[in-house]
Amino acid sequence: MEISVVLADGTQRTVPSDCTASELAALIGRRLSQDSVAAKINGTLRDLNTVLSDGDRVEIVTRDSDQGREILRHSTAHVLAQAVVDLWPGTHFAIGPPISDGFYYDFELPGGRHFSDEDLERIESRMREIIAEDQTFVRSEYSISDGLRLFRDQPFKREIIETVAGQMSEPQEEELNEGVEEGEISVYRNSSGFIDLCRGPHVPSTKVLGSFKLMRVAGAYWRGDENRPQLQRIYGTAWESDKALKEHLLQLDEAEKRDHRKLGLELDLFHFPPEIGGGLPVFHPKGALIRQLMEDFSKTEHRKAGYQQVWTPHLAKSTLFEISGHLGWYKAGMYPPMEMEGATYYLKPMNCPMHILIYKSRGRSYKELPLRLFEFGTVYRFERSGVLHGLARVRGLTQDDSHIFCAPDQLPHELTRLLKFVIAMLMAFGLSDFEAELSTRPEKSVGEDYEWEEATAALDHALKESGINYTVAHGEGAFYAPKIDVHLKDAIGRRWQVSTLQVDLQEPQRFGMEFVDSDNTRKRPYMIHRALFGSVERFFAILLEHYAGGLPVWLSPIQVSVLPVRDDHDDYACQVVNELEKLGARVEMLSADEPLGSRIRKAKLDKVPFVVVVGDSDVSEGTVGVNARGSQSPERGVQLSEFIARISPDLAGKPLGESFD
RNA sequence: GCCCGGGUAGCUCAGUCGGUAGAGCAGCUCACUCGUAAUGAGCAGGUCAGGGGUUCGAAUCCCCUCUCGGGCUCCA
Repeated sequence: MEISVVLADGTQRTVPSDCTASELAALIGRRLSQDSVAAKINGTLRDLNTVLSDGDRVEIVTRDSDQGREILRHSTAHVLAQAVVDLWPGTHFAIGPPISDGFYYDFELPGGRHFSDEDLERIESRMREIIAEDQTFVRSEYSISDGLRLFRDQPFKREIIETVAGQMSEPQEEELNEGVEEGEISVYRNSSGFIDLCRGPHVPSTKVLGSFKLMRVAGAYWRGDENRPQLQRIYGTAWESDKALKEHLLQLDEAEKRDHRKLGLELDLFHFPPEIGGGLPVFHPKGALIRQLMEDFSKTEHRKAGYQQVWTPHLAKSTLFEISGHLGWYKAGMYPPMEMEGATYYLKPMNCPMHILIYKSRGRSYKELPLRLFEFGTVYRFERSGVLHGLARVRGLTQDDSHIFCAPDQLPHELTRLLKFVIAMLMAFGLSDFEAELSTRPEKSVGEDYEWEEATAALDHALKESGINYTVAHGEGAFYAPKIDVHLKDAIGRRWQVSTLQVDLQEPQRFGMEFVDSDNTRKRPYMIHRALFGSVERFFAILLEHYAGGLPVWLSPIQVSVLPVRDDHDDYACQVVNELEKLGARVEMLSADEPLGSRIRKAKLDKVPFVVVVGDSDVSEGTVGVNARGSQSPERGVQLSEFIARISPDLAGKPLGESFD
């Protein structure tokens, strides 16, 4: 008997009737067979030993595909659990899914024990033994009740089975659904006898695995709920080959070198004095200069784009935040109150209520709309100590915050214009790889359905008009507003969330905002919240990491270092410095009290864009030696005028050059 | 906040069995005046995060606190 199956490329293939996916792979080719880890049969991932049926559409999943890597990682997690249970009998094991770049597994060790870093080495060795033993993964299925019996000593597994069995009618989250479906559970058994609840598929045998490394141990709450037990999580990374693993580890090293906290220290930009408190940075002269350059550029462009800059204080009476609703919705995120002269004051967690008061300071006409208020507003948020992370997550931050008040019919156009402005500004900072996310109404929210629909539609329209790629995150909006989040990919492919645009449905109402329309009726304006950089601190961190500290010339604290070869070149060096300063360049001179090589090294470590060396021949010829950041070899004998012409265009940020209307 | 791991000179780190603190870089002084990523010598620099305990004796062992890092949760 023979059957016919359809391959991934659409061709038909006749195979023996008891042919497995694995045998099919072998029939197609040796290489494919070697690289296969699972099969996709009629769109569903299955084990390689699945017997094929007539008419099946079969795709062999290889180890170097995204799905293949997921399976490798998942199976490696399984081996991790096996190793831990071997080493600590009586361990309860919970879940062990693949994640990006790797996998984890959550455990509860007997006697409330915790893993230490040394344990990771022992576990890893045991895993390598299991892998060397070439243990097979064999799937079998049980009824719910048999499953509960099988895992009678594993409370987390039982809970997964029970929860999912109890809610079988409703569609489940993938993760919670592991190994449980349609009144049955599936388990995988190794040849050593280790059993794990798992939906699969798995690789056929542990020998397929091996390019992995355990990375770290961490605490993680069971099912992500901080009211439930905290388990011991082990993270690992796993790849299709040792080469891919090595590349990944190199990438991690690269990311470490770019860590903005490290660069901040090395380049003398900022630090976090413990005396001030966690999450509260101080900016040193060079760091403050960079901030100022960023802010100045942004302010100029905002003015040109029709924004009006405002200024508001850092504190306000509780009344303001009662009206705005922050004390109702967000109190846990605010700093505790201060009592003064019978009133209660809070540090502001957001600038919007104050901007609204500026709007409300007098009657507003439709002729003034859209009214775009803009501020570098410093806000304070009580972030839990464990979440602080350098400049990327702080307790005191400066938002490049804008609130745009417009008439309802202006909303779609205003949002489109805004999104274009946001993208143009980010591009001016040398970022170009964006994606957006449209977050819709969450369960816990306020407002009328039609308002949410209108606002969400306007955001959707703006996304389409701007041409940016986007996805919809259902139910991820703020309680008061749907929003667009702009994410960017940095130079080494990491995603960062930056800008956020929200249509506020609540505050205009809470504050009773109005404008007089052309027909002399009073109407409620729409309000858009927007932070473009997100926060200046976080954006600063992103830029540092994106550029690995080598900021664009216009943002570099020192743009040119001038190095006379000997003392008697000082006069000429000063002339060069003067010429460059006339252009507005930020220049420093490193005189010859140290060897030239040493001074060059210093300037290079400071990531100065242009190191200019002047010696005998330069004095007589009116030239400079240019050692540009990133170039392989220095350039001798460049005419000063030519050097000036070359660098002039890059000394200041490039205007956005669009009108946005 | 919770779990794990750290905290020794401004920075990066060493410090044996518990015996009283060390290097490189940076800093300062002097000498060197040099053509593209480290000139040499000397000097100075520490309440070993803080507090408590064990001990004849603690950077080292124990407890508590603070703080930093990695995660979890959180991010209106």
